[in-house]
Amino acid sequence: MRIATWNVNSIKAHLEQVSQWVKAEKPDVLCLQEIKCEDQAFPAPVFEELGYNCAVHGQKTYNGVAILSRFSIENVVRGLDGDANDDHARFLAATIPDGKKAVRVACLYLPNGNPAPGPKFDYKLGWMERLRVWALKEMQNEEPMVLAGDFNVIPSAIDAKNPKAWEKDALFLPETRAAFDRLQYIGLTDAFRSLHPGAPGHYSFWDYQAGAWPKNNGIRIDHLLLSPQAADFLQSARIHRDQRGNEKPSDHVPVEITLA
DNA sequence: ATGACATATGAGATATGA
Repeated sequence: MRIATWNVNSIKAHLEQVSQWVKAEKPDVLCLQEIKCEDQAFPAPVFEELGYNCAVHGQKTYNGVAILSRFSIENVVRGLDGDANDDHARFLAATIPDGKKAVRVACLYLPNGNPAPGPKFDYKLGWMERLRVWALKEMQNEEPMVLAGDFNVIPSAIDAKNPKAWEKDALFLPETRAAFDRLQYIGLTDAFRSLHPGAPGHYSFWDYQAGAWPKNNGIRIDHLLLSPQAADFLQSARIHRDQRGNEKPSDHVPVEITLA
């Protein structure tokens, strides 16, 4: 099963690029973040035409996540438990059976958290702990599980071209990285990093500003974290950096893994 | 230092992003 994640920075604004990529790459599952539209405005027919089922947890203007799948989408969960006041559409989970195995897939758009310190940073850290609690509970099933999405976390210095520039940023602060570590300590594996240990220069986001892309001034913040049962199937991980060079691109590119 | 750039809303300027 090939599973990809992509923060598309508005599905309406980048529908042509996303649909072209799906047509070319044909992932089995694609997790989308920042669709920035409500459920009924999601262009599901475009993807259904390409052979996909769609589950959408949308929101007007901000956030919004969706899962596309060539297989059926079952046991859908919309939103993350643990905070009744949280009305951001940032979390969507579903079980995807491919005929041989079933993979629990969580599509997530973790809060940015800037400026830090402040209420937005507190929200980010709280959200990360809620995600840890959710994932820990799911781990008890001892089944393949993938947490895929825009984590808004730079795990280590090698995941940024200029780590110094991010030292006071919510994406790279010690508290953020510690929360990401705690999430991994329940037994999750960073798919890309596990296959490319110590390799610098692999990024999934480049800012639109200040010529970040031509300077390759990027960061790796889009991740797929695997339960042990999913990690056992891990064959490859790939960042589709070429997508950032398209005309009018998203500022993120797809990250894809193969489980076989 | 602030803004640079991009998107949505809504029709100008502001909020958000990372």
